[in-house]
Formats: sequence, C-alpha cells, structure tokens
Amino acid sequence: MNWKQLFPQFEPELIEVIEKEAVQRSFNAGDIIMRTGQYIKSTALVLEGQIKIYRENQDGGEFLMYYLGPGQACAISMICALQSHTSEIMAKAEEDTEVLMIPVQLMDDLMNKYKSWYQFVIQTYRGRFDELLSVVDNIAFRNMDERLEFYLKRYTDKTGKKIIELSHQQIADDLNSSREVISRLLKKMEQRNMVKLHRNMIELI
Amino acid sequence: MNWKQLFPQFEPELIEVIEKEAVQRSFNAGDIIMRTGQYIKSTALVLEGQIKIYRENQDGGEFLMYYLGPGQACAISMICALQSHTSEIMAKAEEDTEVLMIPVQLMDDLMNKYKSWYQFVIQTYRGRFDELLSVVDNIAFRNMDERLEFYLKRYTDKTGKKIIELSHQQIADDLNSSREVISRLLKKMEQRNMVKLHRNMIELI
DNA sequence: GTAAGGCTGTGATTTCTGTCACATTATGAG
DNA sequence: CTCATAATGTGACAGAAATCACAGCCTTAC
Repeated sequence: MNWKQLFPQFEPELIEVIEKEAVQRSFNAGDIIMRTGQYIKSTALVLEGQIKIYRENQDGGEFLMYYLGPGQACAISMICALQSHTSEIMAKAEEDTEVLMIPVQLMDDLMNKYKSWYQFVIQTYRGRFDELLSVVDNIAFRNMDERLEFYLKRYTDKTGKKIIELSHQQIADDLNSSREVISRLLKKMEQRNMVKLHRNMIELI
Repeated sequence: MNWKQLFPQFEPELIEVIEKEAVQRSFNAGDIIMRTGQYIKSTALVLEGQIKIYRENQDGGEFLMYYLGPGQACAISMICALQSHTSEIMAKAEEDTEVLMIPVQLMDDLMNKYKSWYQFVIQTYRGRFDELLSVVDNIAFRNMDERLEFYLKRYTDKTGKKIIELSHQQIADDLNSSREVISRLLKKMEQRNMVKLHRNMIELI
C-alpha cells in the first residue's frame, strides 16, 4: 500500500529518509505491540488497522485511553523515544494492523531537519493530550451511563461504522467497570431507542 | 530575582532572547491566570509560587490535574501556542506567583534555533503527560481513600513541607468529592496515625 | 444432534460515595 | 468578651456501581 497518502503533509526529503530507515511491520488482531515497562526502540506510524492504547493496573484491569488509526502515531513513543524512557502504557492491535517503525535514534535528527515532521510531532502531542483531557473529564465528572454513551460514540466516530462489534465484557474492561453494569445500561439505552442489541454487536441509532 | 538559576540548562543566546522579548508578570494568590476557552497569547515560565492547573465542568466543579512550580512551564500553552488554539484548562495562582511570559510568536523560532529550548519543551510535555497518566490511573482504579493519600503525598512532595494548609472543602473540590467524605477519610487516617488534623491544616506523619 | 463454552439478562445484596441535616468547635472582628 | 462566621464532626439516608448467583441462549466443535 502507498503509505505516503496517509501523510500528505510530509516533505519529499522526509519521505525519502523514512523509506530508507523505517521498517514496516504487521500485527495480528490481539497482538500486544508494546507493554508497560518495556523499552521503546521505535516510534510507530499507523498505516492500517487500529491500535488500542490503554493503561493496566496491577489487578489486570485495562483502562482504555484512546485508539490510533491510519495516519496517526503514538505520542508517548515519540516523547519516550527522545529520552529513551520506558513505556507507561500498553498498546494492543485491535484489528490486523500495519505500522511503520522509525528507530528512536532518528527522532532528534528528523525534528531538527524536517519542518513537516516537527509539525507532525507537535500536532500528535496536542491531539493525544486533548484526548487524555476528555478521558479525565469523563471519569472525573460523569456517571457510567454517560461514559458508556461517550465510549460508543467515540468508537463509531473512529471506525465510521454504526455497528460496534464488541461483547459487553470487552466494553466493561475498557471502562474499568463490570459486565453486568454495562449490560443493564445498554438495556436501558435500547429501551430509549438509542441502540439495538445483538450478540457481540451493538447497533447505534 | 535571578531567574536564570531556575533554568540552568538554557544556552546563553536563548537567555538573551528571552530577556529581550519576555515580560515578567506577578499574580496574587487566587488570581486566575488562564481560563477555559481563552486564547493563548503566551507561554508562562514559572519563577516563583505555585500554579494550579485544573479542569472545570459546567457545574463549577474543579478537578485538579497538577501544579506548576518554579522552573516549570505550562505544556498546554506551548502546544496551544504553536497552533494558536484556545485553552482547554484553567490555571490559577495558588500562592503569590511570578511568571515570565513568552509571546506565542516566538515559539517556532525558539524551537528551531535553540536546542536547549527544544529539549525543555519535550521534557515539559513528557512530564505533564506522565502526571496526567497518573491522574487517570488514580481516578480510574482507586477509591477515594487512596486518591486522598496520593493527593496529600503529592502536595507535600511539591512543597517540601509536611504541613498542608488547606481546608477539607478545598481538598474535596480538587478531588471532585464532597467535604464530608474527605473529613471522614481524614479522621480514619488520623486514627491510623497517618496524619494529625488541625484547623485549616493537616500534618503528615 | 448434542455438549461445552461464551454471551447476555436479571434479581439480591453490599460497598462506596454523595447529600442532607444539624451539632460542635475554632477564629477573628468589633 | 461576644457574636458572627468558617471549619469540622457525625448520623441518617439515597443512589450508583460492584459483586454474587444463576438462568437462558446462541455458537461451534465434535
């Protein structure tokens, strides 16, 4: 696939460098791409698929922070990379995913030489920061019903589809809640004609 | 005061530029430095005092995200600045505060010309991002008692003092909880010999 | 077809937190 | 000193959400 279309803002010289230095990798749905505590050796540009960025606690609870789709990059890996820190988050392929791995060592150089890369990094930071802010807003100020609605909306916004292919358990995990609670809330939403429930699938109306 | 000591990593040329272009401003304890929705015209370097960065919801709830002390800068204003966005957060002087305001227009230039500035921005991003992450962790995974302990610990870490001069109400606001809940939890902590309670003051043991 | 296992629905119960109501105590202004 | 006000203590209750228990139901493998 022609990855350049996903990053039209990149200048030709930058594209050349990336083509020369970056490595394309594939992940299957469910693969862990990065785990907490692991050293970060490269920054990933997403070409295809979806990557789920989440936080894990000691009891195995997974808390969704955001998704990365085609044309996006992991802000954390860019920051960590620049100072060779370890990862504070987990990244998992939600679907089969293609990424372009750019070695850490290049970061500084790219930042200095290519305006379009610099802009991209800044923009990525800002985007992720804003997403984190809205996550904080939600858990700080909202009840589970509103958080669930936000979650579903974000999911469909991201994928473009009105169909959400997730079990109640998966949603509960992402929201750090429990399956029963999510089931009940979804039932209420169905009664209010906001969704239609099927097995492993929720239809937004 | 000699602000350069606070930023020893800055190169001489950078210091010169800042001295020429930046404006020093004072805020009194309680002053709002920036509010949600406001345009950002400059980035602030904190010289003295503490600035509280928080998120406000429609009902007036204030949710503390983190503090900025001497030698630190507002990451959000750096990001917003670069794209002339509006602020997503509130900033309030917790104590009497001195800041150095650097006009937005300079940002790009500083980033390109001064390695030490670039490093500083990156480092600031990473620091704030990490703080936000631990905030998310806390509200997502922890109960109020643990969040309170974390809050108190963070406060003393920040100020270096073992004395916390806040009313229960103020703490409740920061944690988006209620005064009674905080009072009760503090009482429990006192019974477990973790703190001593006084009026408008908590002593950590 | 049938058995097993993964989903989903639902009631009962408990825990945590927020809210209301009001008592008590400390502080500072006059 | 005295009173007004702010801060704190505490009981009672309400609501949201977590947990437990279990019953159907849909797939898939065999």
